[in-house]
Amino acid sequence: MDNLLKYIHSLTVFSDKSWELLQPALAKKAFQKNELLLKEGEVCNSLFYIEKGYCKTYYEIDGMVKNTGFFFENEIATNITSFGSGRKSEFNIIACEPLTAILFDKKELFQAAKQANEIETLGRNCIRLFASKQEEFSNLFKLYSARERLQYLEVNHPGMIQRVSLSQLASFLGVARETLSRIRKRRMLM
Amino acid sequence: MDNLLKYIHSLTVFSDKSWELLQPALAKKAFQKNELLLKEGEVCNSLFYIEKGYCKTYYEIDGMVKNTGFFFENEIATNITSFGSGRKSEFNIIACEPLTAILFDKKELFQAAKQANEIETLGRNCIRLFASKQEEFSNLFKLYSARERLQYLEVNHPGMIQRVSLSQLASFLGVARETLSRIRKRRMLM
DNA sequence: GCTAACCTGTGATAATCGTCACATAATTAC
DNA sequence: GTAATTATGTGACGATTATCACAGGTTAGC
Repeated sequence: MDNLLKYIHSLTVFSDKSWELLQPALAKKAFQKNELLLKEGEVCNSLFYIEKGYCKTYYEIDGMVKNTGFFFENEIATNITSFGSGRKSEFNIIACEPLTAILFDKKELFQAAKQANEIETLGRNCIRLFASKQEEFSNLFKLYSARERLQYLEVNHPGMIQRVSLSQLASFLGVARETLSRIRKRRMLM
Repeated sequence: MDNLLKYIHSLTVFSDKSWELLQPALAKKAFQKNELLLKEGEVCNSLFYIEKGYCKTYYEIDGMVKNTGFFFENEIATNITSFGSGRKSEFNIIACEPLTAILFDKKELFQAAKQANEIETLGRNCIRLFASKQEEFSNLFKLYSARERLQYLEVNHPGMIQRVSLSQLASFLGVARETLSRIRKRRMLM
């Protein structure tokens, strides 16, 4: 839990008492590669703090897998819409490697947040980071071409390029696998 | 302030006392058409609850305006990254019509949130809605073609289609103005 | 080690899109 | 009302991309 505590302290002031109050909401869980953290049609009742490994969010449309996000160590993965509203999730979250996560249970978390304002603040900050990340990647498509989007990842998220295969990255960047391969080749020649 | 209070009650439990404590953080402000709510390079210290009118977020890159978001009545506009981190904003927010907004001042809001957990919870819920919206529009690009993205707006956000001109909508949908005009024409023939 | 599954590269071709140019509304300012 | 500005439609053409097909390389499981 050390990593999580560090993560929390990087976000907000957090007393030992808050940490204690938070404990009932936390549960460590290991996932195998290709094991689902959240399945389409289920309600998302957890925030997944990723301790080790990485996962992705994906839609399955007409039998085709469309990756919409990748989440790595010291990030929180969730379906924020489903988590917040209680509606069913329209997408899946799956482990891309053996993964260790600490789950924040929604009900217990809300319970704890009522007792300690610091926990409520922590929740707000987690969601804020999540929103910032969504905004960042959303804007990529409005501001840049496919080639520039790849370049952006190379500069700003090199870890993603290193760990995610070209095929997986393609739908995330909104292009066909073959196109991404050709873009990468063209970029290397320049 | 009636609209705002309704909005708040739709999000969370909110006592009269919380509403009173929140007052010092609120300020009503009118903007003319084409007046900036937030300017690139400034730090965003407000959440803008939109009472009447609408605004957009846009980047200016190489002299070209790229619209990244539109915000209408009963929504909150802000630069969540700048607001949360205190860093300078990389984009502008501008009124597209005469606009009335209620500004949440960051400093005062945080002060109030320390005194009332309900206000902290409200903040979390506002950000959650914001994150959901970002996620929704971000995924459009990964899941759908340009034509399908237009169709999605027609079905799910008809108000946006009605109020935002084709030229303005184009960069938001990630296509050239001329392309959007042709897509619309093709769709009408079917 | 061997097989099967997955990943990457590449050619051909059709579809889509961006850009430039210009014409015609529609709106705004005075 | 008139002029100026802005918004939209459209043709032409080059650039980019999706799709299908297939080959070779890499990885993982047994």
